[in-house]
Amino acid sequence: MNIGTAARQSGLPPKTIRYYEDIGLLTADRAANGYRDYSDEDVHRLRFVQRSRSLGFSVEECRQLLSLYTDRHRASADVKAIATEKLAEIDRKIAELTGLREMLGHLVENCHGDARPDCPIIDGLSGKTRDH
Amino acid sequence: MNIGTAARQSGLPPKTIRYYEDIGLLTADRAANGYRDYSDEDVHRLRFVQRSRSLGFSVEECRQLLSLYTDRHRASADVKAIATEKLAEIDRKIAELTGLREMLGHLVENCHGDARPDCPIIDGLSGKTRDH
DNA sequence: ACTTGAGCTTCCAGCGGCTGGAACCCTTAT
DNA sequence: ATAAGGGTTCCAGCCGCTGGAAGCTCAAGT
Repeated sequence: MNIGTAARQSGLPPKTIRYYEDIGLLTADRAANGYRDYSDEDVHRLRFVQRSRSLGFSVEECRQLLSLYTDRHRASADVKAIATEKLAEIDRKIAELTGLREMLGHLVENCHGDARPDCPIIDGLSGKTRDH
Repeated sequence: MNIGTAARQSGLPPKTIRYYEDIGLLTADRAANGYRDYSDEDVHRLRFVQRSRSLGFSVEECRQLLSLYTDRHRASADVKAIATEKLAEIDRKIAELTGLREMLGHLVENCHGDARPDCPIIDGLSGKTRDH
């Protein structure tokens, strides 16, 4: 199948698929006319990458996962190690964002938001107020 | 004061400060020897940007905030609008990450993580299991 | 006076992960 | 015959820095 069909079936734009081939993540066969030719298995792999990316794995991690995916003899512990590390990373990001949210939320709450020029948000950002 | 001192006082690396000047976010005077020369007010602005960036505002948003910061007659509503939009964005990100965390967490929980090759994480990523 | 080292200057290149665009080829339908 | 809608390549740019090279200036030590 052509790249467009593979794109539709995997949920990845054609450009991205070509990019993945460029960086050697996933290669496809070529048809006689020079078009890339994708098998169902190729599409599986593309979708695998699509899911992994959307779960926050980097392309390099996808490369690892993909080789673990293809290797029928790998230990599940290997996979779990990568996923667990990624989980910790997600937790860190959530914590960080939650902190941000709280801080910015306080600033917004305290800003009357009218035509007057005095603004706690600007004051907060400029360090004028010592909050909490 | 020189860029290094301004860097220490603002919490931004010198490289970043030069970059900000490059893109016209913050310009500094020049001393006779060609060195950048920062006033205390410049440092205030740098720190303002540093805080805004660390709160998740993009550089372009910082440019807006900075002009609102400098403009003594702007309405606090203008600032609040930007901050509120950013707050919504942070909330969206948190929600997305929380979703990810949950999904990946399930996968990790169900993976025994030993030497055997069967692995629910890989199965989940490849779409083999229809969960919930 | 000379040297050393730190800090400053500029400019150019690269990171990750695409994405847009130009210029061209191939296929299919009208 | 031709037009539309694929496909192909390659080059450039996005954001927000960051590293490195090559060359200046300055302060301190000998």
